[in-house]
Amino acid sequence: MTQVDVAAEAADPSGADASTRAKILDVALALFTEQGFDGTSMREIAARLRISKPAIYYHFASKDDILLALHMRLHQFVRPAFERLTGQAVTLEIWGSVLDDLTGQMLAHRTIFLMHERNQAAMDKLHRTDHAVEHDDISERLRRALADPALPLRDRVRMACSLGAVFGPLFMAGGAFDGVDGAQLGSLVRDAVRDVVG
Amino acid sequence: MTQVDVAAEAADPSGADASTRAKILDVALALFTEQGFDGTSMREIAARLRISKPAIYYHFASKDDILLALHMRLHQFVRPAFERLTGQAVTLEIWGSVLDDLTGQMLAHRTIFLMHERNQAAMDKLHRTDHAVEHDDISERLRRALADPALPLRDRVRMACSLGAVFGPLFMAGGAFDGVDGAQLGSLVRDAVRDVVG
DNA sequence: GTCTATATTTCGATAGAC
DNA sequence: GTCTATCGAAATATAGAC
Repeated sequence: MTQVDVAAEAADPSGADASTRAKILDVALALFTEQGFDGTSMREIAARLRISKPAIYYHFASKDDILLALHMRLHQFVRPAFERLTGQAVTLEIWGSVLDDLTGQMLAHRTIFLMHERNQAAMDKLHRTDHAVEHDDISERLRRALADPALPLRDRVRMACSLGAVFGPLFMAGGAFDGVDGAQLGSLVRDAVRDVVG
Repeated sequence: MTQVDVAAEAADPSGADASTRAKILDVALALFTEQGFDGTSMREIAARLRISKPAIYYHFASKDDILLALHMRLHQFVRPAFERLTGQAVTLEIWGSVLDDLTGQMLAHRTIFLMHERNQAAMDKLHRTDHAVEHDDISERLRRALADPALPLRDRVRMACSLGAVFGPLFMAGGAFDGVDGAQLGSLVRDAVRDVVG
C-alpha cells in the first residue's frame, strides 16, 4: 500500500528534507508540466532525484499511480468550490461565486492546474482505466452545468467564457504573469470575470 | 519530398475519395484529439484507414511530420488575425478586433484548435526539434504582447482573460456546445469577450 | 503506392540481493 | 528503502518485393 495522506503531501514545503515520496511527486509535477506525462520517463524522474527507478516503484505502484496522486491534489483544491453546484439550480450568481473561489485556488497552485491542463489526454485515460477515481469527478459536474437545458444558451455561453477567462492568464500567457503578485492578479482577474458573468 | 500545398489539404471536404495523404491527416487529427499524440500509434492510424504502416511513411517522413502538417493548418487559420499585432503598439481595441477574427476561426475549425490545445507538450517538442517551424510562430508574438511592459497590468490581464474567454466554450465545456449553430454561438461569445476588453 | 517482414530503441515494470 | 540487472511489450522506422 503506497497510499498516504493527501493533505500532508500538498503541505510539503520546498523539498528541504521532505520524504522521498513527496520529492518524487514534486519532480514528476515539474516534468509532466514541461514535457508532458508521456514525454517523461520513469528513468528521467529517477535521474533528477539521483535515485534508481525501482526506488520509485517502492513508493508508487505504477507511473499512472503518480499521475493519480497529483490529480488528487488538484481535486482537493477545487472540490469545495464546485460542491456549490450540487443540490440547487445553477444561476449566474452562483456560478460567479464558484469562479471567485476557483480564481484563488488557481493562483495559489498554478503549476498543478497547468500540469492538469497540459495532460488532459493522460487524465482521461486514467479515468477510463482506474476505477478508484470513481465518478465523483469535477469535470462531469462541470460539463453537466454547462449543458443544462434549463438555462438559456446565453447564460451557458457566458458561464463557459468566464471559466475560460479565469484560466486565460495561466494557460495562454506562457508565463507572462509568473512574477506578478497573486493578490493583485486575483483582483484583476475577478474584475474581468465579473464583467462576463455579473 | 512529401510536402504538399497546405491550402489544398485544408480544403479537403469530408473524405469521400480524397487523397490518401489528406485522409491520413483527417484520421490523425481525430485520434490526436481524442487520445493525444503520444497516446496514438502509427499502427492505430493505419488500422483505421485499412492500410499498412509503411503506406503512411510514403506520405510522411515521420510521425512528427504529420503533427507538423496539422500545425501548419492551424497556423494558416490564425496568422491573418495575429498579423495585426505587428508594426503598431497593441491597444485593447486592436486586441478586441484580433479576438473577433479569432472567434470566427475557432468556431469554423474547432477540432484543429482542440487538438492543438490538448497536445501542447508535443507541439513544444516539435518547435525545439524541427527548425523548419522557425520562429515565425504565433505563440511567441502572443506571449510578447501579453508581457509588454508598456501596457498597464490591468490591460494585460484583461487581454489574457478575454483570450481565455474565446476558447472557454471549446476547451472547457467538454462538447457542451457541439450541436450549437456557429453563427449564434459566435455572436454570444463576441458579446462576452467585448465585456472584458471593450 | 502499397505490401510483408523485421531491425532497433525505449519504456514500464519486476526479480532478487543487501 | 534502495540497489543492479533484466524481462517483455510496444513503438518508430526501414528494407525490399510487387
